[in-house]
Amino acid sequence: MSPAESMDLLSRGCAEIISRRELEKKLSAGRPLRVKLGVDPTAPDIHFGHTVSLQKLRQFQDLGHEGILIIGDFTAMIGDPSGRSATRPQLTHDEVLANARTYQEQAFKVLDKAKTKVVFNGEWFRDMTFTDVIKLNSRVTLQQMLQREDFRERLDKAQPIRAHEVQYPIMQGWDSVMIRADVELGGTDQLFNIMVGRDLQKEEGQEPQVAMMLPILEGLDGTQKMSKSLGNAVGVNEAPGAMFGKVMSVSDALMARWYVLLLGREIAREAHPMAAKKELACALVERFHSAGDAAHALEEFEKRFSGRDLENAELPAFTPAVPLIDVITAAVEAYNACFGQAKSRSDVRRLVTQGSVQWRGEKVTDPKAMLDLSRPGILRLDKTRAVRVG
RNA sequence: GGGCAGGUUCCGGAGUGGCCAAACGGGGCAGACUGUAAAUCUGCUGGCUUAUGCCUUCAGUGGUUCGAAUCCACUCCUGCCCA
Repeated sequence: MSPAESMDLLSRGCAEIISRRELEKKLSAGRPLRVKLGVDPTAPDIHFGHTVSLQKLRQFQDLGHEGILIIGDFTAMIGDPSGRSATRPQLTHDEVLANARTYQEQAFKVLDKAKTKVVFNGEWFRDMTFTDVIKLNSRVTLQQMLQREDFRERLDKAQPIRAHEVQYPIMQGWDSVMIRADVELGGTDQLFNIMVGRDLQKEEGQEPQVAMMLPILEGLDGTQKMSKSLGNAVGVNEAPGAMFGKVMSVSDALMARWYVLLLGREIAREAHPMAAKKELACALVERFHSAGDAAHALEEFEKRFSGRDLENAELPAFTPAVPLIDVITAAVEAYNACFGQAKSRSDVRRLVTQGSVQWRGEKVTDPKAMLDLSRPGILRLDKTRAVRVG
């Protein structure tokens, strides 16, 4: 592939590249570029949002470049302040390392393992002395660090900014120096951090990295950035059925975004939104599981939701402790046993009185109703959860 | 170190002695309607064997009071200004 063609492919889907000229120059040098992507294992799972940049890194790999996946075991302990209105809770190094393990595993669902170098940034931060830290800090000014929007906002709102948070961009920037990155990938909210990397590289006499910013993927709610802590994420490790269902529940507007950011293409103009959404869901389940899983998930979905046929759908089996119990106890046990959810009885009572719970196809709205669970049947709990008894 | 303003349920934020499990908004959940979409409408949103009932909660501890989120004392935490 010619440099111009590579350029065309690689810049597709990017929100911003700083700068295109530099990237063209690097590409035409003909050597494999060192492409950096940093991830902070603050949670054990990777979600769709992460895959946008992972996918871009994969493109680089497919063109013969080297992917350097930085596991921010040290930076994760600080927590990236980007887009944050509050200090993140601090994780211990052990927690971070545990997360890092599953992170890598999941990242390789997208990346080419053979062309990926995994580096922990603790490798260089761990051994730094306080003198080194001071020296590093003296290269930037507080004003520069505070310029960034998230900090300024907190300043305006009189919310605390802890001194260690200011270290974050400096550390991320130093990562770029240590691995001599040619390109750094990240979401648009990473602009500031990535630019600090360029500055530090220049000071160290390195050719500055190209910053490639990818759009931020909105989560299930359709407005906020996908993030596990906001509860609007779809994890790459989720079961095919759950993944499929979550994708189906997004709004049409969000579906269009996901098409572009996750599949890299537009929705077919003539497609019915429902059909388009099923296609999206299939494509994603196939990517993170398999074509067979995707077909199966689609079939189950149609059976269960379009056909409203709970009878023949795949449901977790539930064996009650006692065959004859009241609805509330039954539902609480089912939530707990089949979905690992500890619902309070009050919570379940609400579901019952509001008409969400059904036994053998009948709504049970009386919280005192007794169910004879010695008979086989389906106990529906809420919109997406139901269990099979007997 | 000094002065001032604050710390309320998931979030924002009202409440300044009983009518407070605590207004209102957001978010979330459920029902109706649907395409498990959006929009809309309705309801719910601390816990408990649902109870004009009890229990836990308004930063913490201790007090005053028949009664405290509300008053007092001390402590912890945050911001702003001054040094």
